[in-house]
Amino acid sequence: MAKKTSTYSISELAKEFGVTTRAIRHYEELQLLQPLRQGQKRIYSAADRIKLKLIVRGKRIGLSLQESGELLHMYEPGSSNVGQLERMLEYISTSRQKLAQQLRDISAMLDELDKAETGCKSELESLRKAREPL
Amino acid sequence: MAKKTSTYSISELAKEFGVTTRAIRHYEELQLLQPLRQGQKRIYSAADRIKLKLIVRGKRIGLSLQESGELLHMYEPGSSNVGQLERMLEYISTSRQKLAQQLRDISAMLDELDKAETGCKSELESLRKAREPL
DNA sequence: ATTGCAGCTTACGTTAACGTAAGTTATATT
DNA sequence: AATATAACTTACGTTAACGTAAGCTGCAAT
Repeated sequence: MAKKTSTYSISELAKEFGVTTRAIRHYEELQLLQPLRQGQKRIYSAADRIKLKLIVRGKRIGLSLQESGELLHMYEPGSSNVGQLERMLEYISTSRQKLAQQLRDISAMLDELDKAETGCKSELESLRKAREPL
Repeated sequence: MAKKTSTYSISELAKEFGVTTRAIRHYEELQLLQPLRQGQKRIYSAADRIKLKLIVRGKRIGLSLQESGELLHMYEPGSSNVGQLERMLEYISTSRQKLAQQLRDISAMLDELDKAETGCKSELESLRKAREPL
């Protein structure tokens, strides 16, 4: 069985990831994507689709398009040059630290949401108890 | 012992949280902070400081100032009105869902960083082995 | 032949989150 | 008294990430 050479149109990807075609073209302007062309039309490969997926995921955790772009470099050829590889390891390490900080931040927020919820609920209880005795 | 009525100047807070005084004033313009005044000078209370802390934490996980502002509302009086309390619980619930999604996203990214690192390291190994035999 | 999409390009507009500059005021120090 | 320092106000500037509008293109169905 031949592997389906899956390609996508811009609007297919737009729909799948909940973004506009304009946004996708914008990512291309910023060099985050380089789809092939069939005449004028953009043809997105499976790899392009993955990249877009990483971009929208990045946005959800607050990455700038720049930062996502840098991360995307890790999905390319691999320069096979020692200096570059070492810089990449550095980059990976600092990325991990940032993500670790985000995990702490999110966990702190979740804690506070818990507290707020508890407070909220007990306030509601009070209000209801004050009304019931009627 | 009397509790030290801890207050802060704008530059103290700026330094502590690594932001500019301009940024802090900007948060005030957007109603995220309402420091007292001593003449012209802004005087920040411990509560104000906490709010600022939440704001910068929010920024780290990609919240807009708007969103942080909404979260800050949960640290205020508490309207003690049933409808409002219920809307707040709703808000808390959806916030939690967003954070949960972020946790998934971050974990996915960490996985990919692991993979990238492994690949990177093995590439480096190859390069070194190819050089050693000299 | 025309109508209707889907996609394309070019280009100006918009919002958020401050940056930056200029000039003013209050307090503390020399 | 003069100067430095920290804070203030007003206001225009800047960057990122698209939105939106206008007009062109190729193909498909009527």
